[in-house]
Amino acid sequence: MVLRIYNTLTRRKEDFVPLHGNRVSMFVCGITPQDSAHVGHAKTYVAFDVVARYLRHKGYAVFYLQNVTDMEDRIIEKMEKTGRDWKDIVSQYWAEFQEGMAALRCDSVNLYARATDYIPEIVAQIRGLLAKGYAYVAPDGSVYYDTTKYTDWGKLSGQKIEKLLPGARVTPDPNKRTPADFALWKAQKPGEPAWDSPWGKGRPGWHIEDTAISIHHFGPQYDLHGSAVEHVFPHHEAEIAQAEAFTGVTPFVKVWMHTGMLMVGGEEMHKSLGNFWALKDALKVAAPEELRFFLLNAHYRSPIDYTASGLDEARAAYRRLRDGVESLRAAARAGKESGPGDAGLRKATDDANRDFFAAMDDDMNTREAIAGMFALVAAANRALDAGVGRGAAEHALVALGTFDEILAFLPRGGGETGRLLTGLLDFIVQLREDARKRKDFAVSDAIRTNLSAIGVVLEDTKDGVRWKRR
RNA sequence: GCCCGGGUGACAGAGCGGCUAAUGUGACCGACUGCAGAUCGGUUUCAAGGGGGUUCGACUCCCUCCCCGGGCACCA
Repeated sequence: MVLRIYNTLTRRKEDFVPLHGNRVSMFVCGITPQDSAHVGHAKTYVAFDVVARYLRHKGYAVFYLQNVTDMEDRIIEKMEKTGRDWKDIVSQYWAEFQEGMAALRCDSVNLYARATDYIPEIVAQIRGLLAKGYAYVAPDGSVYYDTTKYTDWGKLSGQKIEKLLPGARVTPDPNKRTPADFALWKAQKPGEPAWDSPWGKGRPGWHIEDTAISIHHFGPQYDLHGSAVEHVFPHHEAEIAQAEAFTGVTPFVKVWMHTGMLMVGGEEMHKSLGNFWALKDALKVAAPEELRFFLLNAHYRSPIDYTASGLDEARAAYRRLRDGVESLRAAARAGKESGPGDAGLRKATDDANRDFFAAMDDDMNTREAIAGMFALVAAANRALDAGVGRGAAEHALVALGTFDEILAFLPRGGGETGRLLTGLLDFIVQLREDARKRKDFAVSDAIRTNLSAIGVVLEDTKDGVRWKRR
């Protein structure tokens, strides 16, 4: 099956063909560690974690590169506000971000590249742009990109320079020749961290680090660039302008992927609106797997509204999947040779294998892929009611395990609860069963109530008792 | 004003030029059950923003209007 991906550059779904054999170079805009990571970051990075995982599943050798903007205006603002050193600020919020990513099982990035580790590359790129006449040095020692020299400006976003002016909400910087020009190098102001350059002390502009880092690692052209849709203009236009002017190679990036925004209660999440959700706080409300499921239960290009009721609904849906998997695991452990439900379960497993991957091949449609998982779980529940053998149960579990290598939100078997715990619970459950047989419901209900209090739920089924974590 | 997205059941949210328009949640009824939960079966009446057009046939393609979200030369 051919993977098709929606390319912002062409506004179409296209067959995905890497530039070099089966190697895929993938770059995603990273964070500026100047404040707590939020749920919007989580949405973007979960989406691209799945993209990387799926490309690897398809057999591609993916190098996933993400930048870290560790020097930028807001970090300086934070310094001035708190009196802390910028490196302190960065290391605090970077650690917090890493914690959140680990909780969400976003572990597919090969290299996190920090802007300040690439000052020589950045300077070299600016020199190149100056030499080719695409940039100019302003009186204060800043360097600006000259957008009037670059004829393809606007090809990603469809913007026309002339039409942007009426809506501009910022007063253009007087150092610029044209309002559309953007800073490649910002001259140092008193008290600001700075690096040496041929134009005096200063620091990189926001857009240049991405192209310096990606060209350094990937060369003048690479396969995939991902980010949230808010960055299409001007950030990605600026990247294209810098890279294509600097290298002369077009297109800089073959496929541009953009994720939809995370909304809160129907509006943009913003500190000033009082609806800001830090990732660490969201993870207190929802389990990481539930949040990951919630974020993947919509197409990556669609916006998602983050609300309490939406999260509750996702939690209920997620538990249906999770419980289905646990039921299959129990059936596989029980070890019956075969059962009347086997044929139905095997058929459903094959269907799910087909549907899941067809959905993923269609522009990474995780929502549709998850629908395939639900279909399998529903069939598994029916089959389990009829009785299922170990082989058919394991067949289904292998499929679900493969799906989860990509989506990564199901509980992992074995290790998580541990064999000791499983044995202990099986033993307690047996004690309760003995009490129930004696019709000693006081004891059996007490066991169930007490287990429930520590987060273990017992369910009596036709084939015996099942326990699961709440 | 300009550039992108989008408008589908009670709610969330997919696909598709023709099939009963997925899937999940919620609600209700039933089965199972010592009780509870989970699960299964059923129900939730004509679910496509308005208007044109193309077509044998449009939710799907085109135009237009309305509404919502994002971006528009700092920054997320």
